[in-house]
Amino acid sequence: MFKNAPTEKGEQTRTSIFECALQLFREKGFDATTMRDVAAQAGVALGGAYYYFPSKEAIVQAYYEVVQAEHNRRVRTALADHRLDLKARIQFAMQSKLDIVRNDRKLLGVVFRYTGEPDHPLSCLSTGTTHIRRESIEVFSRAIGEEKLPKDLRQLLPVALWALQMGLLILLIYDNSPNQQRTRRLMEGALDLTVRLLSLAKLSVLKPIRGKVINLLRENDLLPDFEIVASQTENS
Amino acid sequence: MFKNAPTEKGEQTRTSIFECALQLFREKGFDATTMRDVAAQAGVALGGAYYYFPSKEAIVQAYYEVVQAEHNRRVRTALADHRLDLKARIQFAMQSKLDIVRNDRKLLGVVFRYTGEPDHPLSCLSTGTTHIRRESIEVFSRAIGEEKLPKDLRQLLPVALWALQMGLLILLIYDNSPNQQRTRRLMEGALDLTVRLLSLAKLSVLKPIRGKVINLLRENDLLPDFEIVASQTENS
DNA sequence: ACGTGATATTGAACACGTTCAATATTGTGC
DNA sequence: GCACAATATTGAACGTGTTCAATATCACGT
Repeated sequence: MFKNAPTEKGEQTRTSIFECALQLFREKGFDATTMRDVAAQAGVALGGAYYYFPSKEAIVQAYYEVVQAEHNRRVRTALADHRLDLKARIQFAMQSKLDIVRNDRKLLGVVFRYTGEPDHPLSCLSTGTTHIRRESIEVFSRAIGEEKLPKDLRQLLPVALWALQMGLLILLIYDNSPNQQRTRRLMEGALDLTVRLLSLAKLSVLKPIRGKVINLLRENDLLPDFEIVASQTENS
Repeated sequence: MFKNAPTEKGEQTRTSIFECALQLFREKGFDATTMRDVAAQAGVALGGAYYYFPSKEAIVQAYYEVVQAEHNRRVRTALADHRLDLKARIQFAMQSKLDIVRNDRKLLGVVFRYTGEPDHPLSCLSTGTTHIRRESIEVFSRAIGEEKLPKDLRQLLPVALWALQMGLLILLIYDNSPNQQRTRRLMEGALDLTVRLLSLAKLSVLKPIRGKVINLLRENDLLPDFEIVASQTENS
């Protein structure tokens, strides 16, 4: 992300630009905030912002990476408690993500802006963002953990939960209910359904259908090709 | 869409701008095409384009409305054949949509650009595009037609198919396989699964789960509040 | 044919994201 | 302390989407 060897002062400037930008994005919205605003607020010249961030959207991308790192951290911490059952673990994973971004609905939408443009480096589905996507899916893999599941479901479930999460994020952006309760309730209901359907899907009668789903997704690169390892919680 | 009383010559200008824009978008992509390019190609001054289209993206919106109208037309025509079974009808509805937009992947992505921004008039989920969304869902309602289904499923299925269609459109944009076979195959597989799961879902054991799904969606305005009427095929 | 209001068209001007050559500041080996 | 490269910062300039006041053209009643 950085150039070769960033100076400490450089880091400070970068941080200042980053935080001023986020503050303005949250206050006025992404489009209503100009790069000149950001630079002025951070006390640098216009060009200075572009020394640290290749584009205005790149600031949002950096924001989302911070979010993802925080999400990892919270879920790892929570999973240290080994008494939680599957539903509780998944629910914590989903809930904590929503908590983290709750006050950033004004800028979160930008994350989805280039979804339909494969060549754009910031498309949330393109190769330019694979590392974030992998991290994001791995969080759910860890939440599932050692839960006893057929192999195909073990592969399917994290991606399904990631997709559900993306949907919930969009819903959250549209949700004007106080404290975004609506999205939270939908999440709880959706997860409740998920675990119910999971019990159903585990039945061996449905194995061929599961196989069909997996094949279909794999043929279309909709299953991640990177290793999914439910790595142990690391020491902090 | 138009002002008060458009002249015939005005209509011609509008059409010229529209078609030149689409041609350029298809050739060079949406972002690489400037409004000056479009105006020049259409033989009008820069401001002229803005007399007919409020923004660059509005041209894509107009394009999508044309697509939707053509989709309506094709499905209505096909449904005149009353020998098709449910799967064939749904498959035609889905397939024809993909056919229509097949060569427009370079500009289709713009339709999704403001998905995460509720206040943007062109967000494909906002109130500014409700009329297109309704038309789009109604196509599937018509395809389902008089098929014997529990009431809740009858309400659910068109929206689910609409959502599937949106997903397939995104996949299509990313699909570089010759003739976009990959997306077509995924569509066939997905619809095959859909009708299988539909048979499952019809079982009365699952009625409470269906109820939960409906409630969840309705509480979140994820079911259309407009009337869904599987209107008869009109005479042409 | 003429006048008048509606429709259509123009192109200069503006604000914005982005680029880049020029300059300043800092770190490092001596 | 000094030279010199690496890092940091500046601000003017460019291309772009969009706006708007000015002007041209058209439709139509009289």
